[in-house]
This record gives sequence, C-alpha cells and structure tokens, in this order.
Amino acid sequence: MARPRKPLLSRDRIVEAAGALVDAEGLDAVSTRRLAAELGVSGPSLYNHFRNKDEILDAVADAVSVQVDLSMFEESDPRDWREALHDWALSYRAALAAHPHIVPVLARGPGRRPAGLRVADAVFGAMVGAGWPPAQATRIGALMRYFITGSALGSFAGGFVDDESAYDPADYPHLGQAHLLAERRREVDEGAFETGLRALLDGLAMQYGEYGPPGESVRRAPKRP
Amino acid sequence: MARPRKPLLSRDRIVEAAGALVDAEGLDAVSTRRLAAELGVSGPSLYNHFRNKDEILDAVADAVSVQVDLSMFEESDPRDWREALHDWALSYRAALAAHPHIVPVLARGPGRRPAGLRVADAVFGAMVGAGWPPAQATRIGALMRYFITGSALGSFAGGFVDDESAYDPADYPHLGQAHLLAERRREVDEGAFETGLRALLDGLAMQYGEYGPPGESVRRAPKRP
DNA sequence: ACCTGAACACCGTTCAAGT
DNA sequence: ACCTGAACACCGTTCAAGT
Repeated sequence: MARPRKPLLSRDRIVEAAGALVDAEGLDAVSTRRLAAELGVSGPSLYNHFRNKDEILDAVADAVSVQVDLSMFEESDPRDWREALHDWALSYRAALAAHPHIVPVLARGPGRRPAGLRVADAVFGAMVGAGWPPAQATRIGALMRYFITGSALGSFAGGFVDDESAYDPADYPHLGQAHLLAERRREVDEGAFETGLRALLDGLAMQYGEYGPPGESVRRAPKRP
Repeated sequence: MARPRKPLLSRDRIVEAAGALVDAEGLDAVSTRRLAAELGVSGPSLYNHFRNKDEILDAVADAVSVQVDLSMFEESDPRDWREALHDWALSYRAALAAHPHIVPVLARGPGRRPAGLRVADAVFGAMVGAGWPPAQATRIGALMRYFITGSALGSFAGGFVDDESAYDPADYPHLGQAHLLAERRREVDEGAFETGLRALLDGLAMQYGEYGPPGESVRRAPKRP
C-alpha cells in the first residue's frame, strides 16, 4: 500500500480513537498496535503524526480540558470569585467524571497542553482580579486542582470492596457498613465532593477577609460572599 | 538450581525491592523481570509469592499506608476532631510525599489492603465519635482523601514547564511568571496544601455547627443538608 | 509525505521440569 | 514448596523500503 494519495490518518482521528479506547477499556488497553488496528493501519503509522505514545495520551487529556467551562471567569463581576470558583469546579469535575480513565494523565499538570494552560490561566487571572495576592491565587489554583483531580481519580466509595467478609469487625470496628458503599457510589462521591467544595469555599472566604477585597483600604469581613 | 533448601524470596523481600525500585525510578520501571533480576532470581519466581504484578504493587502501596500515624484518633478528646483531622492529614501527606510514584496505586482506594482499611476505619470512627452523623463522617473521609491524594499525586508547581517561551502572553495573559513555579515547587505545593487544609477544616467546622455537638437530643435543623 | 513489514529489545504470565 | 528455562502472546519504537 505504501503512501495513499489522501492520508489515512490525522492527529484528530488518532486522538478521537484513542479517547474512545481509553473511555471504553481504560489506559492499559491503549497500545500503539491496538490503536492502529482500530484505525485500520499498522502500528508504526502513528509515528508519522505523534512522536510517541505519551504525546497521544497528552492530546487525549487536553481534549478533556477543552470541555471545562471557563466562561464564569469572564462574565461575572470579579468580586463574585466564590461563585465563579464553585461553578468552575462543578464543570471541571463533570468533564473529568465523564472520562475517568484519563485523569491520571491530566493530574500530572498542564505541561505544554494548551487547554490545560488555558484553565490555569483563567483561574489564576480571575483570583488576582478578585483581589487575591498572586501567591494566594496560585495556591487557590493548586488546591482546587488537588481536590478536583483527587475526587475524579479514584471513587472513594468504589475503592471499597463489595464483600462483607472483607471487613472483620475485630480489625475494623467501624467499617461494618463499608460493603454497602459500592452500591451507593455516585451518591457518596458526589455528596463528598459537594461537602468538600462548600467547606473549601467557606474556608477560603474566611481567609479572603484577611487579605480584603481590592480597592478599599478598610473593610469588614465577608460573611458569605 | 531449582529449589534451594532455604527460600531465596519472601513476600517482604519482594515488596521491599519493589518499593525501592518504585521510589528510585517510578512505576514504569517495575517489570517482573527487572524486579526479579534485582533480587537475583528469574522472573517467574515472583509468582510463587504473589498472584500477579498488581498484587505486588498493592503491597507496596499498603506499606506506605502503614506509615500513616493514626494515634491522634485514639488519644485525643473526641471533640477535638478538627485538630486530629489536621494532624492526620499532615502525617498522611508526609507519607505519600515520601513515595510519590506509588500514589496512583494508593488512590484507587483501600480495596483489601489492611493498612488502607485501618486508615479508613480510624477516620470514620473518630468522626462518628465526634458527633458527626455517619453519612457526614463518610463524606469527610472521602473529601479528605480526595484532597490529600490529589495533592500528592501531581505536584502543582512541577506540572508547569520550566521554559518561559511555553507561555505566550497572547494565549495565556496571566501566566507570565508560570515558568518560575518549577523552581519553587516545594514552597508552592506545601503552601497550597496548608491553605487548602485550613480552608477545608474551617469550612467543616462551620458545617459542624449545623449538626450540633454530640450528646444533645434536640438540635437545630441543618440549613444546607 | 505517509504508509508498510521486519526487526530489536522488551513485557506479564503459564507451565512442565527439576529438587 | 520453590526455583528454573522455554514458550506464548503481547509491548513501544526504529528504520529501510515503497509510492
């Protein structure tokens, strides 16, 4: 066959197929040979479009970052940082939850991934715009990513086995109901995320009072901005 | 050679060597052949002691969980849940930070790993003992794990490339200083963890008020269950 | 430029054979 | 019981050859 007059592959086609494979069968299912077969070509063909397999997975991860809504950072009053952060966190988590198997790649950080950098840029810019000192804005970007990727990386409830005999009361006196977690997985994980997000934002709002909103030299502590 | 009169291997020796390899060169460096070579045996020998490679990595992960201090949950007044949670979080994070490459395995949850289950048992038991309703105690265990493993999984600062030209101001107007993050990695990551942990605990303390301290039979209805 | 098959140096795991 | 080498069905990546 050699070279066809119209290319069989493109970066987009490869990323799409790789993403589908990751979603359907997990990261381990993605081998260059398997992926190439799925695309109807031979393994080495992929190397005409990507330098290596990691670059393909990076592109899959970035395609997920593209799904994260950032509009709340442009549209709203900069002083509504709490609400913007809340909405962004929900959107971010939803994007990751839809593609859980790629989260370990995404959690390595933005690197040179454009969409990952856009997310970081938007959050940092919005926090600085809201009056947070740059060092605090950086920390907020970091701690939000910790919490969001941590929640998307491994289901808490799903991390417990669905087998009552695994929880010997002599060893684990308080885990008598743990075997029930698995079947209430969504509920537990989403509840924990909501509780944690609210706690995080409440706590940050308290700290915001220490730094104060921009443009005023004296201010009251915000109750729940 | 065949079978020696004294076994060459033991589960402990294998786990120790695997852990050292993970720490030194990362998860990808652990192959059964490489690990066996490190132990002076042939690859298949490992299968006399573990069912498969995943079981070996699970054991490495559990050896890290063993390092997590849980004494604060036994010693202190149950009402000091906030301080106990704080100290536990620091100990947990320190254990993970010492072995960052195994965190992805650990983040999958306790499964059947004894030390992982002991951690979950201690936190849940302590929160219930402090007066949190069981459903909230579960959520607290979950959200703390999200935050802690998220912070240990990927360095935030280290996730940005150390190359100024990667941050075109036209694309990322607020990331002009991002290339400096890498060299202040520890400071940034630890600062974010401390800020986030404080926010989380402050926020949880606010929610604790909604449920009320233990030992009272009448409490106010929670505003935001 | 873009695909191919062959090749290299690896994998995880199974299994019969050895003591 | 615990180790071995051989074997199976895979890997990621390189490269010369084809059009």
